[in-house]
Amino acid sequence: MRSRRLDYSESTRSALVDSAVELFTKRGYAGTSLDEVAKRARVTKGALYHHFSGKQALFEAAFDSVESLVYDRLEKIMTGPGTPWERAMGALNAFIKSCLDPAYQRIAIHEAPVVMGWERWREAEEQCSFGLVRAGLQSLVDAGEVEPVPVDITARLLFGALSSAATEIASAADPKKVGEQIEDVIVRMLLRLRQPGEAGERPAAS
Amino acid sequence: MRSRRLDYSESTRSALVDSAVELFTKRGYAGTSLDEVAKRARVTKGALYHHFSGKQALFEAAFDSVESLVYDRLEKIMTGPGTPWERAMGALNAFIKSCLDPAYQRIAIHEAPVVMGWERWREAEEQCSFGLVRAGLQSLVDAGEVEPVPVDITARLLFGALSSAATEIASAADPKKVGEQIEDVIVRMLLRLRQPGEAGERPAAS
DNA sequence: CAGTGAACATACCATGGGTATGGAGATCGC
DNA sequence: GCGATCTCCATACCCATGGTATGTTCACTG
Repeated sequence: MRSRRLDYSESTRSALVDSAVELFTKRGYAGTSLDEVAKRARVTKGALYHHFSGKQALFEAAFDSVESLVYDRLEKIMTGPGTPWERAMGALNAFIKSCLDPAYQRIAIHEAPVVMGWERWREAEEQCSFGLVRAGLQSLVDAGEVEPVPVDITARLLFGALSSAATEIASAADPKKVGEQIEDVIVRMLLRLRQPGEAGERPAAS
Repeated sequence: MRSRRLDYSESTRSALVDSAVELFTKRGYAGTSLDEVAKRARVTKGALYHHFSGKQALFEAAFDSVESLVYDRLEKIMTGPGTPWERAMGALNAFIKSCLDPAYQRIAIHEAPVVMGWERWREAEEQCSFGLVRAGLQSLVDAGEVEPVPVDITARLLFGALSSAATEIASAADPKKVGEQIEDVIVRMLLRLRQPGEAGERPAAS
């Protein structure tokens, strides 16, 4: 029998996380005070420090919260029906859509590397959305859908491009349209990789 | 006749900026105290607040400082000799090398969007390194070197990819090698754009 | 039903960004 | 050349905020 007290505790914690997500999204990490987070969750700082070791830990909880939403969505598509190519395109589309969420954008993409430190952010991302981008690309290579590019590097470039594009989309006058344009450019890039066409020897570049 | 006093003032200011660049690079924006910046420049906070309106303004000065270094380097290459393609490749190479500078990376790429706000950062970048990336791509399109891609979008994606790659490079065990790999992938991407090959109709992607 | 510990609240401290004021010395008008 | 003025900077202080230390309530246990 689950204790009633535990329910309350859990509820308080999630209220704090929700409050944190909201405020971090609106005012950023530095611009958000813990008193404010607690107040919005209708508790005091004491409760906050009971559940989290500090502001950083609270931020990481908020990070996990928004990241898991995106992850679940992408993971469902990536393990769903269809060819690797279809799944990859579906996931790409879903990811771009996810980037329209201000919370994901500000917390997971922009502030997380600064607040959590790049090293830690990278670790976390490795098992989240970046991990899926990487896995998707890998599966395309494995299936022979695209050229055998160096997956690690290309995935990093792709993720960086998408992350950057995310903000572009969200701050555009017509997010939907820009989102489609970006998706289009990415797809065309991938399509080129898909059709080798024997590009020949590349000249020395440096 | 330039006043001696002005010389001193200018010197103090640049000492503060240098100190700020150093500390922001090492400990980040939030982890750097103004007293420390002032101390390292052998003045007090009073001097700092005389030259800058606040911590943000100091950061922007530091941003300008590191950004202008990269800009000058790239600008020289972009307006130098060679074909558009050669210039673009040279600039690409130089940009990746610039990204190895920890100061440029942490201040201009990572923290600036958070500290200055994305909107302002974008504005500043428009006239700095991003502007050059964009111009370079534009010139390639104009010269018919690459396919007529939507320059705005593609430049944004490219810049995002490069920025992201920057950190990857700098934190790699062998930065030089990873840098070359990244450059290679990018060049191959561009080369594909260079050789149209009539990719045919793309299937519906969404 | 006393005792224990989780789940908070309250009061307090310390750091650091920002401000108000003061002063020294260069520069300018006369 | 001399007081007035202004730039340039130092000192002292304010206060918001992250963090801590302690108190208090209350559900659960033996």
